[in-house]
Amino acid sequence: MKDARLGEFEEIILLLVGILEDKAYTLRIAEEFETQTGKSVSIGATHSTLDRLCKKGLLKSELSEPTAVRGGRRKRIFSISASGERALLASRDLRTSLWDQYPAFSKLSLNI
Amino acid sequence: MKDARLGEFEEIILLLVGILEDKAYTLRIAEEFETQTGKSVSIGATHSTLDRLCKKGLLKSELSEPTAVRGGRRKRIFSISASGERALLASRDLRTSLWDQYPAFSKLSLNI
DNA sequence: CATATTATTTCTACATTGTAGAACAAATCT
DNA sequence: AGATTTGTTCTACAATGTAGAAATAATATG
Repeated sequence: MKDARLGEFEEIILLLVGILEDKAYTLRIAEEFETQTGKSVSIGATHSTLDRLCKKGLLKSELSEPTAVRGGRRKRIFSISASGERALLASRDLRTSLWDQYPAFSKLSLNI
Repeated sequence: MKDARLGEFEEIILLLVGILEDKAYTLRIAEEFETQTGKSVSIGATHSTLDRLCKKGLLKSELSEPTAVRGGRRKRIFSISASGERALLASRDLRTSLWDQYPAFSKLSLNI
């Protein structure tokens, strides 16, 4: 499997899935995106990204059992696959490495 | 000026410019990208991204004086603008915040 | 000083990601 | 059964990511 690129929005969505755990379904993820970033996003944008992430093998999904809440279709719950976690780690490593080398940032990072 | 989105590749290129300082010109940036990420990239890809970053106002550029080296056209040296630095900081803040909330990562981050 | 050579930029074109909204489906309540 | 609610999936288009060739400008050397 080739090392597919991981876009900016894709990465954030991936992280959001990891954070939401068993609550990670499309609608909730879109909501969480808005609260965490302060920017709005459509369901469609969220869905197609989630979908691509699955096709790349970075995410897996399964349908949940119906809940006790009023109505509603069954949720599709997403979770991070092993290779998704690897991609996230690789991205973090690259970024922290670059930040450390950027003078304007490395100064601020000395507060340990 | 609207808050233009900052793609993944764009962000890395921006950081590379900050790291290379007065050596930040297209060819050198492309080289540095390869050594830092281990992935190859074309000049064209690097150039058009640099160009977009300028148009978004995140980067500025100026032609350098000719050097004492054999031949070659004058270099266009890039540098990060104030709003570029702000964009980078905002991106870093969002990421570190999300990483801290992602259980698989926050465990690993306790080694202070 | 004309020309070969080299370093670097710029142009053109296409693939992949980012983005939105409407249509559709399946639960539960009355 | 029909209305209502929660959620998913489809279709289409804009922005970002990517490559390679062509153009340009500087120096060295015969």
